[in-house]
Amino acid sequence: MTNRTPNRKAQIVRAATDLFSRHGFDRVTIKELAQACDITEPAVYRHFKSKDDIYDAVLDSMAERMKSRDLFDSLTESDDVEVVLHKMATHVIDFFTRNEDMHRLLLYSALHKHAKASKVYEIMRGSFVKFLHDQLDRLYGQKMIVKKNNEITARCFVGMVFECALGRTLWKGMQGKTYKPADVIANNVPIYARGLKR
Amino acid sequence: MTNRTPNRKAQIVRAATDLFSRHGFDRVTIKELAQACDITEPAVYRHFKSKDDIYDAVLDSMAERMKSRDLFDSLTESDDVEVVLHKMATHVIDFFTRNEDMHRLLLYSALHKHAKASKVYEIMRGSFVKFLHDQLDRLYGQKMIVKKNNEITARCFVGMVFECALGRTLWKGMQGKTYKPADVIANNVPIYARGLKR
DNA sequence: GTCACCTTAGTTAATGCTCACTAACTTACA
DNA sequence: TGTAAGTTAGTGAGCATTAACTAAGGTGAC
Repeated sequence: MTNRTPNRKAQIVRAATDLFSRHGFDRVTIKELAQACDITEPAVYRHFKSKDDIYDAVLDSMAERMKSRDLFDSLTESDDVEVVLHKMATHVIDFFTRNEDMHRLLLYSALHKHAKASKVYEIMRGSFVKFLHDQLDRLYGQKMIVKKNNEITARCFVGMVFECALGRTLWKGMQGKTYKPADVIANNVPIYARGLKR
Repeated sequence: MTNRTPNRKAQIVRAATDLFSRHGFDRVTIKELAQACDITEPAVYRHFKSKDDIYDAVLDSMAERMKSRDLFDSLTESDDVEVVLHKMATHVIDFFTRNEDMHRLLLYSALHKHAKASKVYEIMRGSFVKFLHDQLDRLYGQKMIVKKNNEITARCFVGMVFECALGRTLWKGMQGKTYKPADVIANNVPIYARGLKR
């Protein structure tokens, strides 16, 4: 027997996350996954009863990864909508730059209508939308922004930021010139903020 | 032999487009595809030399579908940026509501880094971005909008609209309340337009 | 301490299914 | 009568999963 690794199960989930996000569930074989962990195929089945089971574990682990980075620490409650939008956009893009795989897994799971896709969506986007929605409600209460449907506004803004993050991963190299995220934010957040300010 | 259909090749491409967009290339078998066309598997190979070949043809056919609907007929050149944005958003969402499959195929092809993904991206998004970019340049020339990087602005706005369209297909049922596209547009376009107007 | 024994995590080898693709044959029609 | 477009019946590769076996290490009796 080769070396017995302390947390093999977690190692498999990490390797599967990487492989599934890069090639998609269907194009990753148990053999590849096992090799990435320096074990043989059947050893994988000591820890998971099926390939689908591994997918489940991968999607579950995303919840942990989101939770552990206490999301909204950096998102201070400012009275300036531009500051709120700017912090949120920076935070989201920064997060996805360092966790490209999560965005891809979200798309894969949604396209395949995986049973956990809704949960993943909720974890990854719902929390941002809810946060911004609350902030907009607060700012409206303080008469800082105009009257709008704040849920729609929040969804659209978060959608735009997610799209922008995708530009750096999924659409990379397809869009002609590549702009720095900071420049994109500096260009667009003021437009949106100006449109919202009272 | 069963009935000899006049344009079997086109029929296969249509059926493949439908199946690939709904389940993804890897989860569609030639058998399913053949059945959808009321023929047997080997008959498919009279028209295409491989499954990959069919994928190629599907992606190529998207270009045709975009071209044939002369994209920008409805997009009149207004002097009001709000009108321009409104028409574009309506047009895009309307288009994807009726051609959900194309949006899914774009995502699949990009995720799988298909050789034709860039082309598909260019056809589907690039043309919108370019149009809006030109319009923004024109409006800036007419001193109707403030100074911005119009390419970034165009990309972001199109991204937001595409995201919104995805909400009605990919994220359907994951977002809690479902809003009518018209309501989303009515809420958001004025924000963006107000932020841009001089 | 050490020895029997159980559990856990690994191995090699095989199994059986699915699926893309092919061979060989057939028929409609220009 | 040749060709294009079908058919039925394979074939072989790939892949998830299992069978059978093995070794490492912890535990409790002595």
